[in-house]
Amino acid sequence: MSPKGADALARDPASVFAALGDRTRLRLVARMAADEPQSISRLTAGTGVTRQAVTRHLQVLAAAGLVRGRRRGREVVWAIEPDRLVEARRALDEISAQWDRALARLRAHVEAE
Amino acid sequence: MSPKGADALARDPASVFAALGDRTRLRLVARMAADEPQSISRLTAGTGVTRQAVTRHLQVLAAAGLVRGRRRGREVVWAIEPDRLVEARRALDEISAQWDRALARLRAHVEAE
DNA sequence: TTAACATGCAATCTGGAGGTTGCACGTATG
DNA sequence: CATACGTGCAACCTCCAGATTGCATGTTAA
Repeated sequence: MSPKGADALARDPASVFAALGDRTRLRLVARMAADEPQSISRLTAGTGVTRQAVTRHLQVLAAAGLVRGRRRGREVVWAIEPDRLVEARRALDEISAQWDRALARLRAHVEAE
Repeated sequence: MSPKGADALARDPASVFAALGDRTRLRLVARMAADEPQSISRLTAGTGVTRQAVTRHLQVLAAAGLVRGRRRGREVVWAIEPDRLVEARRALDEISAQWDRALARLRAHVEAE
């Protein structure tokens, strides 16, 4: 298909990385991945920021497709949605693979002279 | 010894993701991974932004330890530094693994009742 | 019903990210 | 040498991410 290596990443994983590119958000993701689904209030504890700030972070993560919140009575329970996490990992793999191929090409080129 | 971004991921994994969390930067990384090391001018072509903007992006990537530029005559040649990429991938793997474990725990808990 | 709890919504503030233009400086090349 | 090329540096602008406070709404428990 697309022989253009650089365009193999045409889909946009940047938004996922951007979502993970914040200390607080990354910690939130880690906590949601480690424990059971939790309410906003519980997730707020220990972050050092306001509940409203945590709410915004959760919305950013949700917009990136990384987490999902479900209403449960008077609270909203948030949990990981690992699909796009896999996508992000695949993007990194792709870049690494391209780099390996480029290295091999360079090596072959040098040895040919 | 090691450059500034050496343990950027160990201390602040978010900074690496933040560096990748920009369309232009991610495309730059992809191009550097796909082709030979390139000068700023060449990397600027096709980005739709100024050379100075590209320079800033490259500096952000370098601060995160993802790329490295070496002076070569009157130009500076930039290339991937794949170590941080591997570490970033490992971070995603860790989160996924934690999520799997949490899922298994939940399942076991449900089945126990 | 009433009170405490969990969340949502809105207005506001501030710092920095991303971009540009303009100019200066070293380096190759005619 | 003279000139074009590649880059660095600095000032400046705009916009939005991150955070806060205050109040409103819905839900559970006493």
